[in-house]
Amino acid sequence: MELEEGKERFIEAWGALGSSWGVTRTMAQIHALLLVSNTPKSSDDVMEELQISRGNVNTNMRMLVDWGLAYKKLIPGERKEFFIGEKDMSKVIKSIVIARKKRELEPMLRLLDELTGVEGKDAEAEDFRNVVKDLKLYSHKADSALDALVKVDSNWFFSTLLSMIK
Amino acid sequence: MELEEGKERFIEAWGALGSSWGVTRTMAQIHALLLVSNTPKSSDDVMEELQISRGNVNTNMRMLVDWGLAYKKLIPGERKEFFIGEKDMSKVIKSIVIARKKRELEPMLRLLDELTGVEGKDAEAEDFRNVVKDLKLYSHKADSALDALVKVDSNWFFSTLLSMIK
DNA sequence: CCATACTTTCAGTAAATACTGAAAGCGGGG
DNA sequence: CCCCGCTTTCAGTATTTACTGAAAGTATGG
Repeated sequence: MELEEGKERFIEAWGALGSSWGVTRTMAQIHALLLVSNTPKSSDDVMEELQISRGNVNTNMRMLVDWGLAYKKLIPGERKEFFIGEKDMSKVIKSIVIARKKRELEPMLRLLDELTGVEGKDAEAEDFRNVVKDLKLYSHKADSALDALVKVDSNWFFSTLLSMIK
Repeated sequence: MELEEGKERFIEAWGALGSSWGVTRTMAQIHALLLVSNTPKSSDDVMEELQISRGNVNTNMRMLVDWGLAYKKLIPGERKEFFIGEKDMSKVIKSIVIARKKRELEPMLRLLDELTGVEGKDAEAEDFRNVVKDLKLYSHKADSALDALVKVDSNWFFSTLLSMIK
């Protein structure tokens, strides 16, 4: 396969994958483009290569920087801003985990805490409290596990995990 | 908090959470409704309680059954089909993991395998192959870890994981 | 302190996604 | 073997979500 074709296919696939990870298609495609580029890219470069509008590039680029998936790179003598992608996959994974945890798991935990206090002594209320309690247990475990995941070196994490389970 | 209010809030929140887990809002809401009900529900029950159309209930209910998040429950003397929700959270988590893995991770692995073979001897091609290689490594690790997760008892999994990391 | 080169914002619009409801399909009972 | 109660399907429509592009904002150099 030719390099150019490979890059295109990668950008497309990373975009599709991203959209099921809470990263919009375009955001993931920009990230993919940065991943497969060994030189920094300006907004104009990205606009041209992915055929998207300036506003779209700007918004998604800022999101990528927010998430820690890309960095601004100032080039001496240039007034434009340039960007490079985070290529360390363990960092990429960590960034995504952190963002999703904040967005999804934490609000859930807050709700579950409130729901523990539903009133009622009948079987129905009892059942409800049990579902909530169980869910809370798993959510807290998941929360702690994810915290741990982002703290430790991912390489170590996965290999230990595997040897433990096999 | 009253039981009814608790149920409503739970259904709403579970719906919102679901949508960021590849489960549509309605599918997750139906699942939530089944979770907090101690009696089986028919399509008509769900239509009424969630104020959604018959077609919508039918489609999403079948998806829930596909995913292993709900089961058909035949009630003697009734011609309607009734459904109950999977309340074992470890099973719920496993089901979701399996579905997403199939949908997301596996296509990615196939693509990455193809992309390993891009041609070119220059630095650019070399860099590209490295990104792909690295990503492939993590993807395979994640794949194995998820396989392991669905095989073992989740309770054991999480607690061992935690004690290992702490 | 203006001109210029770039970045940001956001109202309007396009695209993707999910839902409705009516019609067709299906199967058991009479 | 056909009626009835229920389930499934799917074209049309609504809703949500993402993108565009032009105008406003900002900073730098002269």
